[in-house]
Amino acid sequence: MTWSITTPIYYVNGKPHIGHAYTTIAADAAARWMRRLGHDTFLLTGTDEHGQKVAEAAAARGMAPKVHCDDMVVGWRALMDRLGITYDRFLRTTDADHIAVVQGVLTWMKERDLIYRAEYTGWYSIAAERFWTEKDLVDGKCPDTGTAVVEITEANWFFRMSQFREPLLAHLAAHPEAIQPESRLNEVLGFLRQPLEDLCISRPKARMNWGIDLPFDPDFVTYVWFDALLNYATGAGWSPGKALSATRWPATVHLVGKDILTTHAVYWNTMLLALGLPLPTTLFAHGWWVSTDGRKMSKSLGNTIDVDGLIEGFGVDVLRWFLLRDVAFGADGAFSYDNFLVRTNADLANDLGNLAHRATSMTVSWRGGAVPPLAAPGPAEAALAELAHATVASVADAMPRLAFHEALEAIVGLVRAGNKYVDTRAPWALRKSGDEAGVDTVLRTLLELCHLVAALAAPVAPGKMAELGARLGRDAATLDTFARDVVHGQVAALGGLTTGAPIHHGDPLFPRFDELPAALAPAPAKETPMAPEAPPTPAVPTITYDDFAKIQLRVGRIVEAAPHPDADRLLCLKVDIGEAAPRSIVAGIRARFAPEALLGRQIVVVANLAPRKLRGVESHGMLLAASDGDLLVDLVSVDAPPGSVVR
RNA sequence: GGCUGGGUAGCUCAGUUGGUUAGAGCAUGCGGUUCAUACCCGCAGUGUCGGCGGUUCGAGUCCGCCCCUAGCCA
Repeated sequence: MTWSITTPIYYVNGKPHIGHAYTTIAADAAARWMRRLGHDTFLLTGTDEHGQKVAEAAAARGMAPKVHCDDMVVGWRALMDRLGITYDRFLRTTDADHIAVVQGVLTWMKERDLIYRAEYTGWYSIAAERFWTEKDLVDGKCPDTGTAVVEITEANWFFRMSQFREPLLAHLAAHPEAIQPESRLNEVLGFLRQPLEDLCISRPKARMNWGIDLPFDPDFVTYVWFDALLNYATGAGWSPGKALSATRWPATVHLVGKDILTTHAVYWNTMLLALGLPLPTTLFAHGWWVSTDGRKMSKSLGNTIDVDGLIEGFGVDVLRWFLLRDVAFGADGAFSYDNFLVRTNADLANDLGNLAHRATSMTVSWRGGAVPPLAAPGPAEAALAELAHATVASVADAMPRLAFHEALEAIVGLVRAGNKYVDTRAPWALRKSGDEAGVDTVLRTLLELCHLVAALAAPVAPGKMAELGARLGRDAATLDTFARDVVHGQVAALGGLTTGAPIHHGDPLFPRFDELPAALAPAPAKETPMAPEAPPTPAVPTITYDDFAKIQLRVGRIVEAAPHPDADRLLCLKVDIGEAAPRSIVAGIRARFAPEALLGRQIVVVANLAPRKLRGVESHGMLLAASDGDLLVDLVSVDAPPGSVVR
């Protein structure tokens, strides 16, 4: 039976970021672990290539969509290579076999009345090229563009998703492990408390034609989600009518980010129920990396994580280790470069790397680089062997559950015990006292410990652990074999090496970083020392009275305040500044003020600021506010009638 | 607004079915050691366990209310 794990297919138009790297690295580490234990393992990843945005991007470059995708996919494959991903298939939704599966499924479903054609009426924004519901509209206009919408009636094809709500609930009740972590299962169950609607699975070609044709209606292409989700079936080698035993379906683990939980847990699972296919064993939704200040990462804040910079500066193994070690897999993690530095220095340079270094160093200088015999094991060796055995069990338990942090913590615990063991046994003292058998015993035990660590940690840090194995005279394949045997209890945890085999000493496996590599140092920090004589605060150019007079400031009273529908940081205000109707002003002050706290406040408004749209809502002016650095302290308040001019 | 999960040491977090002096790693201070990457090992701490109230012989743990926070839904 196949143990298979999937990542989402990545939107080919997008730019790879830490989230993609995280999901894929996790899937790869799990796959490497299962593969070396001898399971028939399958790791599936790929790219999602249909849809409007791709068509637009291609058009903007004057390319056919497929040509554009062929170009974009190169970057995705390159990322997988940089991250050391051992995927078994990289699937593109433009692959011929996938298109055949999607069309086969559509035909199969249509023949069984699982999909049907229907007309519906909605508000269509020509500018935004999409439908809105009545509720979405702002003042009867498109919330994205502010342009007029037209009520049109359109036909589309629908999947009878609604009738699979009960079967899905029944399945989840019987298999609560089907969605993990448990909190995500609760979310899905909450979602399913409400009635489930049918799912629109087509787009009229008149609006959007870059997609898979509906085989029975030439006017439509397949909706991208319906297309994309079926990649898991294609990747498993399934197609309508094919015997399951001839495929790799069902998937053992679908690994996804928490943002696409519902799509998978509800859309995809009901699609599978409709197809009469078994559901994946586990849908695992992991968390995000957020910046330590709690803000979401975004390019505009400049607090994104530079994946390539981390690889260049620290090496991919260190990146993989950190991502899987620092937070419980499933939870969100707070990312900072400083924490990255501290954590990897502690685990890898100080503890693991140093242990290996001192072990090989002593072996080379005192024993001519040959593995010494376990001459006279005593209680200290027995205790360490016992801990090593327990560590194997912990790692073997954690890895298939994707509890990477547990596995790595157990490994670090073993490494620490190894460092403590060296100090306790003090082989340099044994050597001085002439206890050569004691020295042999300590060195052999240490080398065995390093060997075991290399075997256990290789799925997470494959490059570095292979190198460690090589220094201990074991190639990657031998290390894999040892890992399998030790997990299956066929060899002692500290019994993997051969007496007399050659040991190599080299540069520290994980160099210690006292500061961030140049590739990652924040740009401003590099500039500052270059200009020591510059004034401490940047000079603010002076302006003339005429410059100031261009700005019209007026007193306003806030008469309405509500959260922006599409932005967490914005409030939508109506401000009376003495005009016929209150001004609509959007302000980024939600973090500091609750809407109700603002009602009635008398503030100062820049009245002649050019109107601008903020996240879809037009703003006619701005408020004056006092801030300390990034922190908004208060709004400028004035006790004067609305409309009064401030100067 | 509804639902769910969090709020424990300076930081990141663990704390089983309520049971002695609440733990780990990192950071800090002191000591030891020299095989080793200024590394490792040992010792030392510090906590109104978000707040208030309740159940109990006993509450970080159970119950109620409230505050803060993250997420899902509307």
